[in-house]
Amino acid sequence: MKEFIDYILQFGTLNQQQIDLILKKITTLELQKDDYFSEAGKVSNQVGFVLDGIVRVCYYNNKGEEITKYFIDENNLVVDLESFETETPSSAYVQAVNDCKILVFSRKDWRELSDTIVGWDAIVHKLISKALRQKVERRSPLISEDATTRYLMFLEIYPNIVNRVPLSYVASYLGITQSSLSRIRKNIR
Amino acid sequence: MKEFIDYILQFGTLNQQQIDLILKKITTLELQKDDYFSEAGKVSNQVGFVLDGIVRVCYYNNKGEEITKYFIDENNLVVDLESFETETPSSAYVQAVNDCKILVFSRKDWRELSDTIVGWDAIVHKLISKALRQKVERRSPLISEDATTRYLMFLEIYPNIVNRVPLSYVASYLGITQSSLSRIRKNIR
DNA sequence: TTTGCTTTTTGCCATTTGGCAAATGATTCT
DNA sequence: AGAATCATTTGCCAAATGGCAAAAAGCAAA
Repeated sequence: MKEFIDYILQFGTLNQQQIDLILKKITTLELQKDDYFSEAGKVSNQVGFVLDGIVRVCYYNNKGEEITKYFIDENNLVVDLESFETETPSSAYVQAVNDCKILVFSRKDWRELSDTIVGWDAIVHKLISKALRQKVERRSPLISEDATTRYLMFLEIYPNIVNRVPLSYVASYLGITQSSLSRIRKNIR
Repeated sequence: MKEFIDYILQFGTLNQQQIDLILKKITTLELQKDDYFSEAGKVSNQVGFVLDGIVRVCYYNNKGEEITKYFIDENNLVVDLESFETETPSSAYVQAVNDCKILVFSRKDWRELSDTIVGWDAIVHKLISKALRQKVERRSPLISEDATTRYLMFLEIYPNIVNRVPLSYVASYLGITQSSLSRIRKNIR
């Protein structure tokens, strides 16, 4: 649990009593490879924090192709924000890429923290804002580059992921075919 | 100014006294075509709201190509969020695409609203969170599509923009060359 | 080790997109 | 109107990427 507290404390200060309040709310969730953390069509009712493993967010486009929107690895928040905040059904799947251990807060507990910890909302705002900005910053630059550059950028952005996820997921993240990615990797060495 | 108040009220409730407090802080900024609202290398100290005109956020990649990250048209917030929140120099230019009229809050005034209006922070959180999610949702799907589809998606996302901005800006937004975009447009009709 | 299953690589060719330069069109200024 | 400037379109060819299917490699269970 320490990882999560360290993570939170990056964004603000909490005393021990407040930390204990948070720890009391935490439950642990173990997902097997390919299990879903949340699913398209369902309202996402949890905020998670990846302790171990890699999760991806993906969806299907109108040609039925599966697209990976992004990856989330250890010590990062996993939450389908729009669905969680607006309590509307999501359009994406959040899926364990390998076996995962995830800390979880229910919506009820998350709200109670907001009501009981002064400054919690401010921390959450910073944390959410940063996470969302990061998504934009990671995704946007890809579009103006060719496939090889995109792959190299991916390696920089997610240095610990490439060897732990199937090639096809990376390809769909980069918007290229699996075959093209395979050829690109051959040419890089 | 009504536009801005309406915009804010989508995200929470305010009484007349609070609204007056906000209105008192507003100043108006007129930008000529091509003027910058904020610049790379400088700390962004303003939150804006576009009353009239179109603004774009752009940057230069390592090949010196100018890339349009996104467009902002009427009745939307314009803020270089990371720079504004963390008071660090920005890496992007925010530029008027045509003559613009923009409502502006200084950082100081923005903070004072946070200190004086109960619930202001909650409203701002919702508003920022939605704006950021929108950026992700608009950008991400483009990457897995071919250029023609990207252009069609652009038309849906920004229906009021295509005829008001140079072709080259749209092309750089879509990650294709101006010539390709020109050919694509020819083929669509 | 063998078998079966999944993932990755490769070959072949079609399609898409880029690069460059010239032509055309539009706009502004004089 | 004419000139200058800027934006857009087009032609030509090269390079990048996709589609499809088969081969190869990796992996796990028997």
